[in-house]
Amino acid sequence: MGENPRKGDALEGPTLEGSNVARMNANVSEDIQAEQQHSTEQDLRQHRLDKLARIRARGEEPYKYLFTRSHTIGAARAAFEAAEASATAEEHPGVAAALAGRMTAFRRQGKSSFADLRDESGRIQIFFNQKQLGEDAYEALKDLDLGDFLGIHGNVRRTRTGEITIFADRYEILTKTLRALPEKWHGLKDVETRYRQRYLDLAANPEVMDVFRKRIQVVSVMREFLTGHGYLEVETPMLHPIPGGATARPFVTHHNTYDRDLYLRIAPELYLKRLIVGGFDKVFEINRSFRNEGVDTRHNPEFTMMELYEAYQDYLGLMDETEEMLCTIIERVTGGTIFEHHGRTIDIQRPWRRLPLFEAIRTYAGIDLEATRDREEAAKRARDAGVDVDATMGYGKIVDEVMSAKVQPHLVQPTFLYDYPIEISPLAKRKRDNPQLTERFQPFIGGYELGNAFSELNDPLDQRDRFLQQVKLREAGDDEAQYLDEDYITALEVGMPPAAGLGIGIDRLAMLVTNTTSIREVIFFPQLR
RNA sequence: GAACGGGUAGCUCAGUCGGUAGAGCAUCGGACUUUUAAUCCGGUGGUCAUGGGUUCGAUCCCCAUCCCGUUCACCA
Repeated sequence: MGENPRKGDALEGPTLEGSNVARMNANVSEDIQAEQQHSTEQDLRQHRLDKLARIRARGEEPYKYLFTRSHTIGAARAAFEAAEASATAEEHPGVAAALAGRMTAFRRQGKSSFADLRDESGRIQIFFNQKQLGEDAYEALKDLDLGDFLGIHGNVRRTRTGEITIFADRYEILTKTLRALPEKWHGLKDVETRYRQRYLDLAANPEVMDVFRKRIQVVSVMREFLTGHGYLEVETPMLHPIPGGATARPFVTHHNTYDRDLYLRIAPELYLKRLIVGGFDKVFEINRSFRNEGVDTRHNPEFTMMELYEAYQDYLGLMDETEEMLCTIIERVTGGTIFEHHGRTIDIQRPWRRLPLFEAIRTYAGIDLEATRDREEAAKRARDAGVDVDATMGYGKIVDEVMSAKVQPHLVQPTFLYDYPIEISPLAKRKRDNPQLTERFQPFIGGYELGNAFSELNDPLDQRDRFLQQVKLREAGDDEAQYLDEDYITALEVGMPPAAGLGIGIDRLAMLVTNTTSIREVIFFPQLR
């Protein structure tokens, strides 16, 4: 943790104020009067501890075990509106309700008070009145603090100003809170606190909750889509003896009993294809992969990927399915076929543009990398196009680099690039009429690379050659090159039917539909230092 | 890993051309029986990220460190 005490650490000291000793102290309210009026963070907390003790001193449990709600807040509002709609002008309908939530505002008005109550479904105003509650209960409102969880029994009606409000007959404290929520008007802005203490972010910033709801919906619509199309959801290992399925550096961990190193998976690909070998026709998995690489607005060390494999399918058929699936998800989550991202309007109307990779490079980079397979010539052309090329890059890497730098930023409207060079696609099948290319595509939206797909290489001999190519790269110092996985080749020798596979980056898709530009905004607890 | 920007009250932010800091909200006390960023009156609250240095004096200048952000590198 280093020398720097993080925000919030200041209050970690031992506190016995909540102990039985303090609970028994019935004179705490006098102590409060006598106490100096401070408001450091410690003192703010002490005030709440004193209130807690007072609540206990009068025999009330400040951490209740159960509260039976009649409605969520949203449901109570809906129920009231329904009653109102069917009532005549003279009637003043009310809906009896028991609601629970966090108190997020309190406006004392002498012998009446207003508060705001929030639960997951929304916000409602509470009206407290001395006459209705009785003097003692009304007085005890002083022991409430912003952030406390309350249960309210009362009637939902409109106030004179027209606001739907629960008129409290009685209330109970469900959870006494010891720390304040961030400020009500500006919310919590400090990004470090927002990410490290996401609970504060969620509690203080309703729009953050909306972002995560959309992310959750992306996953559930995707799951629904795939299940509805006959895919079976499976789970394969996250601890891999040999990292495989992607070009990336893995995290290493260690198993004690076996006394061997294992790797957190960089992709589920090779295991999922083993299932196709075993006889499953359509499988998918939605889960985390881990890559031990840089962190930026598009990369978190652990990220969520969906991978699917379909037997007897090729990449062109899968391109159609991908388009359909992504349209379904985006339309359901954003509510239409047109949405905004990063100040740009994106239209997902089908059919999407489909562009061979090399044609895209000719169009956007103004160079032809297809006509030459020569590494030096390709490097020269890339430099002519203004792309940095270093000595370690092979031909495939140069193509990839030019694509990322010159093509990808233009792919704002949904686009499939397809037919990638064989050098950077060691698990993809060769294009049927051009052995230098593979049957591979990637969907791009909003300039984001959303996924990767191909006709799966199922020729075990070719696969071994491709792995050996990777091993050569590894021996030459490329620590992202793939490992040779003997068992995987054995599986292919047992025989994998023709198949196509797809991987989709869930986090990036979530960024798109939530109009956010940092991956950390769509991951509850992003990795920080 | 590099460059640039940032770290001031519980939260959101001002500010100090070097003389140990302010506001709003929150909080505490008071007034108020229909408010909703309630209002009004009166208070409390700060190792100005951390450690050194320069200086009569540092929150401010210098150096180092930590953390965050952006861009780049690497990658999905």
